[in-house]
Amino acid sequence: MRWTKTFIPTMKEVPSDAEVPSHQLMLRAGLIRQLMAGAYTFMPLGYRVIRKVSEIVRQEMDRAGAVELFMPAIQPIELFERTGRREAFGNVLFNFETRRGDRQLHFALGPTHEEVITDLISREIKTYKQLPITLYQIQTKFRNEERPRFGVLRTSEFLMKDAYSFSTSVEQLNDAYDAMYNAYCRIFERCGLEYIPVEAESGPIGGDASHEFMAPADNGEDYVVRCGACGYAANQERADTGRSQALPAAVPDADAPQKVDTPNAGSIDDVSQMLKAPANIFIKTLIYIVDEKPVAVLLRGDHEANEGKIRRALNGTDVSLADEATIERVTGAPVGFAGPVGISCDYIADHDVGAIAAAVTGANEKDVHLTGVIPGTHFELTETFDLRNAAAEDPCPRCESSLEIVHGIEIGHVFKLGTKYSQSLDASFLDSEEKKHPIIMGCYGIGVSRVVASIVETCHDDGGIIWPMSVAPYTVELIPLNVKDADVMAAAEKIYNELTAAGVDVLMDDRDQRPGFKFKDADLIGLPVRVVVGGKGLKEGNAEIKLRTDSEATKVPLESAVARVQELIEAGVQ
RNA sequence: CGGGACGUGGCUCAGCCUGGUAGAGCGCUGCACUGGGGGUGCAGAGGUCGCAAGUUCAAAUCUUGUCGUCCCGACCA
Repeated sequence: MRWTKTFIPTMKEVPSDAEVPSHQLMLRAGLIRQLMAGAYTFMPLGYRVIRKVSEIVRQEMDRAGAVELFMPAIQPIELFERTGRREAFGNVLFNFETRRGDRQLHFALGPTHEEVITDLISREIKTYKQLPITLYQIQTKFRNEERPRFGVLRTSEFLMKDAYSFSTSVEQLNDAYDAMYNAYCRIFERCGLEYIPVEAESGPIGGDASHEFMAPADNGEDYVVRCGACGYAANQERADTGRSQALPAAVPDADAPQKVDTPNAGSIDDVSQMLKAPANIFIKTLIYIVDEKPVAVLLRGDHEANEGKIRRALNGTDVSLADEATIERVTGAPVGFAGPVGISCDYIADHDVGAIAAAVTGANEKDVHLTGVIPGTHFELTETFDLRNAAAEDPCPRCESSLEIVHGIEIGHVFKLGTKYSQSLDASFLDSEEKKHPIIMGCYGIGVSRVVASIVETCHDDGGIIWPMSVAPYTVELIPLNVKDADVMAAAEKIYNELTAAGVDVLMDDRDQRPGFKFKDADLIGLPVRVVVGGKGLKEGNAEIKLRTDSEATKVPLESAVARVQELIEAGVQ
């Protein structure tokens, strides 16, 4: 391809709307343009990357035994009503009514395709002899994100590969899951993307039922907890902390807690400043409603509650923060002054609460806190739980080392669904004894457009993008330095034709621009191999070849330039 | 949905506080020079200052509303 014949609008300046590197660089390199918040056009160069990544995904899905199909993005709302997800998705589900003749129809734009594919399978699969099977598609998904952001990283319309496995047994499901898991590793590897598979929230099946694939990146929205020593990794929601229960012994002759006035200081920060006491000797008391009953959750002041862990500790199903009225009712004070001493509802405490020697807590009285509160002495403490998000330096649950926290972008997710959808949509099979069972499902997603953004997010330098060979929009950028020089152009055309004939994706920058201008653009769009043909080199019979990652170009005789480029490509692709 | 910021030519921004002729750099068009890391000169094109009301003799500038975009938070099977 010649630059002047395609459409690559690069820009020198950083658009003021773009904050994160991937967004800035994708705009600057002419990969994308914004239509509105959360919706982007993939320009020719960007779309080539989408296609390269999609092709890798296809190859690995096919290799893993999955079969491609293509389902409608537009779907009847009834399907979501049958699975209860119309409500679960809420506003995230794009849906609209429209008239067809005298009928009023209600559609949704698919945020994912469990419903559609399970409906399909329920009609077509009858017997265990047709199973197992794994189907996949690459489709645009629609989610009405409350807040689209970070360019293509979080949009309301995005390209996703979604696969669904259908099995007759948990063993079959596990095989399908493992096949997908391994395929994902190969995909991200081939895309040149660093990734961490992490344990994620487990579903109805329990155990190792879900993994997220995270690309470590400073601007990632998710937190990954991992252990450098043993390789344990989990998302922050899920991560266990390796702490054990340490119950304090009651202190026999302890002084009673001291009341201190803390006017208008309802937050840990406020009180901490007022009393000049560090947050980690506070007992944070959060009032939750668990299955309609108020429960106080006690945490160390500098820790964050984890609702999933609270739910599990209490064996509840529904957990949410209490409203102000409830808080006032159980504590007898406005929000901000709750504490375990004398509280009128049940409470549970995190492991670390028991280790505070003399704590500061709310006094359940307006504008008053207590100091010198001794856990187990001034309030009862017979058992503690893991109720909070893991933090850096927490002990690893698997080994003797400690945990670290890194930011990550979720690029893939594999999930053992079980029979949730097959039951609600009546997808079942007959076994060899003619007994009917719901099909056991798994689902497996990769955000293709998000993978592209993640690559840019992690592979760049000050000059621009650094594409891995496997996903680069073109492999070689060929730069004739002076397009008005017939000799230069002739030499460049020769290389261009030979590389193209050899099946190499070449982009020739045939614009009549100064060399510096073209070099800057070359760095920006970040093609892996750069070949320069200029007047000076030409006199010596040389072209210059440079990898995007090299700092200096190498002179190569014109006649061996093509062969050299092919060597570099072979070495780069592996 | 809560909090904050910003809307001025294609892009980056100044002007706004203190109301009175709409500006710069880059980009774009033409010509000339130049030609190895975003050139130089000359001559041009291009803006109802997001939109709407209001205050005023007069609004890019002040007021109110509204729309849009971005950031933080909440949310994200």
